[in-house]
Amino acid sequence: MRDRLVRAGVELVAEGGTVSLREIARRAGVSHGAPRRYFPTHVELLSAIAREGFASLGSCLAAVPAEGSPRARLSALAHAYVEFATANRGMYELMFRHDLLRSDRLGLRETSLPLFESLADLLAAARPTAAPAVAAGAFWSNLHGIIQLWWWGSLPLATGPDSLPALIDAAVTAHAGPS
Amino acid sequence: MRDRLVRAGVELVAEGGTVSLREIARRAGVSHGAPRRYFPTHVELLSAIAREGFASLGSCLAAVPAEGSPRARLSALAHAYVEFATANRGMYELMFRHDLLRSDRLGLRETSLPLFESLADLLAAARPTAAPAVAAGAFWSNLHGIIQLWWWGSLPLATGPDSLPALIDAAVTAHAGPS
DNA sequence: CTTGTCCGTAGACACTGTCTACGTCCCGTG
DNA sequence: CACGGGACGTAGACAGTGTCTACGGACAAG
Repeated sequence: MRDRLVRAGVELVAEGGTVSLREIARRAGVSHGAPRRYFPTHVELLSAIAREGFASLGSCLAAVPAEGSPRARLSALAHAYVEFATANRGMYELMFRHDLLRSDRLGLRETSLPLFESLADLLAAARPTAAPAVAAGAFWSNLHGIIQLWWWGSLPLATGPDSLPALIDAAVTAHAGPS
Repeated sequence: MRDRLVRAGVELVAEGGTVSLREIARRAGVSHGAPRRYFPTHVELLSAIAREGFASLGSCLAAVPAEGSPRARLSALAHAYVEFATANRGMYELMFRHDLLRSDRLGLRETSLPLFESLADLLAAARPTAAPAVAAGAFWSNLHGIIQLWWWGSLPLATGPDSLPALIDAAVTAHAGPS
């Protein structure tokens, strides 16, 4: 039943529909009060849905081949990250809506933090720095910001409608050095 | 009356309260149907409120002294930008909630795009590049992403609770070169 | 004085998340 | 086998939301 609700939610998110508690319940074919038995609040159900998203993102990034120079691997990771976001827009937007989620129900320690550390290692290998964690945070933030502002609409307006890859490359070059 | 509603909304946003249509109307001391006469929908009222935020951000950035090297000016701008965001968190969050706003009612052409172009000029002066607009977009995205992920909570967890200035400096160094 | 237009009020509607009372089924115990 | 109890899903209520519509009252023009 938990799974049924989460799956219905993931479907709704993927379709871009409303992810209200009642809509999820309808999709799952149960009454509007049923989810409460398993998720005491809407936030907890949404968090469980977003958790699927983080797991999915993690496997997407894990599927990137670990070949080539650190710089090349960083570039491939960055493009894979943005590709996941654009291919799963609703889910990505949900995943970072901290006002709708409980961060302690997302399982970040299991999925995100390991990725973050490998990112820091890769960055340190590409361009030695005093604080690899800070460098990794800044790099990740750059990708995240590009995605958000791109969707927001002002970035394509200012840099051209087809400049998303160029923006990613600019971020990679800025943080990992020229190719 | 328009102004009264917008001011009430700005107050509510600043206080972190709910910015529902009816709450704004209550704050303004009118009935819940009154705003409809001036803002046909909730989105339009929120857009007018966010417009104030963009104007405020614009004057904050315009107040940054135009002295020193391009690199130094970029750093000062970046810190001022993040300072505005942290000092006006509710407003900043609203300003980039594209699902709650109508971007054509925000007056971006008057406030943001000029700033964006001066950013591009500064960046081109600090570090020659083939596409200044792309570089400016990537840099702005970096600041935006740092703010969002910082608030989201995983960034301070990964890089330390006091590393916000270090993250900004890392972004500036990445995009504008070492000092 | 009458007419008409603006403007704010107030109620309705559908929807939301949360809470609670109520059946219904199933499983372990006497 | 009968029975009590707990787990589970339903259904209704409540306060809140955004939107829509009918209404009343002020105020200026003819």
